[in-house]
Amino acid sequence: MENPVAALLAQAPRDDDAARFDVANRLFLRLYQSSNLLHKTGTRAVSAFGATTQQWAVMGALARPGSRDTGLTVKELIAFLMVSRQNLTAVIDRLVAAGLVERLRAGGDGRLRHVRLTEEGARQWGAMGPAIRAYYQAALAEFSTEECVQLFRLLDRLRDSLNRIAEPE
Amino acid sequence: MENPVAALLAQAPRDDDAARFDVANRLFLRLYQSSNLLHKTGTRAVSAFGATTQQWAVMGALARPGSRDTGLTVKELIAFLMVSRQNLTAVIDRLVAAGLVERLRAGGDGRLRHVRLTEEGARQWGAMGPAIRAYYQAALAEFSTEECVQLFRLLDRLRDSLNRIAEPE
DNA sequence: TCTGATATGGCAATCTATTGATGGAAAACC
DNA sequence: GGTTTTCCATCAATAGATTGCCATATCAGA
Repeated sequence: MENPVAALLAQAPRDDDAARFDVANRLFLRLYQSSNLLHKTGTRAVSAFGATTQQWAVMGALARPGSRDTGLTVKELIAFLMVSRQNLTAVIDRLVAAGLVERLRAGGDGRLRHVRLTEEGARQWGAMGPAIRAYYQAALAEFSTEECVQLFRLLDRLRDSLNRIAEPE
Repeated sequence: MENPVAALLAQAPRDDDAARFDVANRLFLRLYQSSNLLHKTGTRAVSAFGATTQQWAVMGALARPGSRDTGLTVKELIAFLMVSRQNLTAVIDRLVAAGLVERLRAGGDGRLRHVRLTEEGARQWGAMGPAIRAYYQAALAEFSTEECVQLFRLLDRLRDSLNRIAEPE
């Protein structure tokens, strides 16, 4: 290295790469840890209802105003939750077995199956509300609303980015 | 409601609660989606080595300068990855079966088992490096280094918060 | 009508993750 | 020495998640 200026110019991007790698490493470890803790603590929060975080997610999707009456197709649920069909089928099976959800072959396209909350499912979803609210409050107690929005936006972009990588199927 | 000012004062915090609940809902859904996509795309990225994201995480922990020689105890690995002992045991078993990791009962406290990379494990970890770098680069291509740090810090706090909820064991 | 694409279900294999219970070995404490 | 605690392993059960493959019903277009 005879030219110190050239060395600096060459080193600057390398340092940035090293820094980015280090940050990425930590970032994905935190994502891994947070996700595991989410399932652990979240499932505990609704364990009194015999539910899990995944079932909670499915029921939450089906309970939304636009989905309450007609339900959602399996394909729509897959797009919403971003899980595999085989996985979702098993979750739905358990919810059906518990009487919280029903499969309907409604109208138009005969290939589609609509998944909808049952009466019992809607009742239980309502009963789970306070537990879910309390969980959110405890989990985000140290975050301002603005910070929550910030984290949401960053995770939203990360999800899109990862989804783009996954897309080829 | 006879006093419009009182109505406003009463409504403001309720609106904030509703907003926070909505943001929390979206936030945790993104966390759930991102985590699933992380495992899906990450495992694909190192599938040529027959590895998974979890095995990658364990090997990464063991490959760090401070751990390379003496390894880490199971307890230390549990604290680092924040998973259950029973789960970690199974992951380590698979790594041992693949010859990438070894269990040692070294020195001092006879109860402790040190988990360490084997020669083959260190070799493979080195070989996985470029694939991991490429994965990080693709996953975070649209994030500035500053944004990566921001996301890391928020996830770090979220992890701590969730861990505090989980702590009672 | 034939053909292909789509939506779902079923089955199998593998891995991850939790909880719960049991047990052994070693350390620490009284 | 005896009791308690800690660290680790193991077995079992349940749930979540992926991949891959096959089957069926339906739709859409040539």
